[in-house]
Amino acid sequence: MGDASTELPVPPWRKPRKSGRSAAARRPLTRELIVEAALRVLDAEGLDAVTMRRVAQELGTGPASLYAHFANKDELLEEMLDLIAAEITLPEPDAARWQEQVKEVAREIREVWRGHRDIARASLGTIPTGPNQLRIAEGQLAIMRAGGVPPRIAALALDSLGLFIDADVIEGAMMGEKGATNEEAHANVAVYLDQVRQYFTALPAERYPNLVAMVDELMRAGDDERFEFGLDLFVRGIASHARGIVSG
Amino acid sequence: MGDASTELPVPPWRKPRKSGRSAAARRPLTRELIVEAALRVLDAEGLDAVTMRRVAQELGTGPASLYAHFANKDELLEEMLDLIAAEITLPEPDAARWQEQVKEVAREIREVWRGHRDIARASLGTIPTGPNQLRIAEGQLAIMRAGGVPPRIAALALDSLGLFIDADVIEGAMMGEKGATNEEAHANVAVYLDQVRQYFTALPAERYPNLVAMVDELMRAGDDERFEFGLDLFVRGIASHARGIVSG
DNA sequence: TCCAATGACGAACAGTGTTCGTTGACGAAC
DNA sequence: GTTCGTCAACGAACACTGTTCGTCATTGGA
Repeated sequence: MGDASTELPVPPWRKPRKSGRSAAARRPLTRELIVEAALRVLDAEGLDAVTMRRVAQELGTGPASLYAHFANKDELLEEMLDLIAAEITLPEPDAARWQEQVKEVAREIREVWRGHRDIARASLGTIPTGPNQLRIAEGQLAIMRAGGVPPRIAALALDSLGLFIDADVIEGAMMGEKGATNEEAHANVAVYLDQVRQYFTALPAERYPNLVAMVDELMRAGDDERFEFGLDLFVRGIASHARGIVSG
Repeated sequence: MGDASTELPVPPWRKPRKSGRSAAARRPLTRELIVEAALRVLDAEGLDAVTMRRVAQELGTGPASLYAHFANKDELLEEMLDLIAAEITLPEPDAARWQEQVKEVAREIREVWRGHRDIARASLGTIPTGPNQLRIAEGQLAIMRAGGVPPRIAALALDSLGLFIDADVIEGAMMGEKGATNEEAHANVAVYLDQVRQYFTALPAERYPNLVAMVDELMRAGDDERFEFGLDLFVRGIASHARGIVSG
């Protein structure tokens, strides 16, 4: 007689793998693959759709599989953010053009951020640690230092400017957060802003005279104009500090 | 014989109310009571702890009860935000002191926001609609208009300044988001910042020369100093626009 | 006195991040 | 060439989320 166990029938309650897929090694699932899948979900459906389950689904697996490569969702978000930051290009510091260069970089960051829905929500309030985020911070500092901005001012400006960019992109993304596609989002912005305009116009003028009188100006929010306005304020302020004109 | 149904035994599977509390009308549960309970949870445990279940628990009931008074959680958050905004006091516009007044209001908003954990997260990117938020916006506009700031500039400044304040408070709150109590939060900020400092110090200096050289300056983030710096930039920028000195 | 209306609420649904224990395939050792 | 240890992949589950549904008791009005 051979090995008895090989001749026994398989107990019926011992079910086979549900959708076997011919096993694990067929799909070697790396950090890179996961981040790319997450980015695909982000671009197509927005940050709220980037769930562990949705990303896993994109890879044809379950959420538990991702935890072999990332400690938690935050770690995945960090890596997504850094991969996106890789798209940002920096100019070679030119001392003569430093003010314009600070603006250029700010606009570049804003555009890249805006190209990936509401990813800025994952950036606000975090200290940059990824290689690409560090590269950008370094580049911004280099530009300002080349322009003669004192270290302390440059550090403060870097921080404040980052805050401002993130907040601007988040606000812009929030307006059209409903709707899976980008087209739907844009359409919803228009509808929503029109409702807000109506609401503000209907406000009691004796109680909110300035708000009512300035409805048109206030409704320009989300435009590029506000960003350029704030950006200009920052750069001119930094410049005045650079020249040693410090108030207070 | 009387009504038959009164004489029948109660079927055992018909369980009595779990914690009867002598029925509904004993606790008349208003919008105000709910918002106050939510605020208590916010202050004690942070915005993430403000769930419908947690707020309901605070009132000794279940989450479904809240939906008789609020359409959804966002509506509750809006009302929380406006109640908090009620704490903000505004100065009487004084044309001669408008620049200092703009700063005063900004500091006041910041302090009130910071007094309620990470409530600023619920403010960023939303258009103010509640009476108290409108009151503050109106007050800020009144101050700037009294100071001779043109309508368009005032509108842009209102928007950008709000963005900046919210972002600053959010960043400040994020550092210490772990830990239920405020003390724990503060302790964690120190630990976290120290880790970050170590990380930055260990960075390759040939690749990130400015970052490494400026670790000390960069680590001042979260301080009042950065806020005052950005605030000063804004106000001086607004002032220059008010005087008709417009660049670009 | 009865009845309609309404607020309170238990239970449930579909979704979330995360953990646990099992399984199966691979590379290294014998 | 076979065995074996390691570790990624994964099914299932846990505790949680916002929200909905249907039912119940209480109350104000007729």
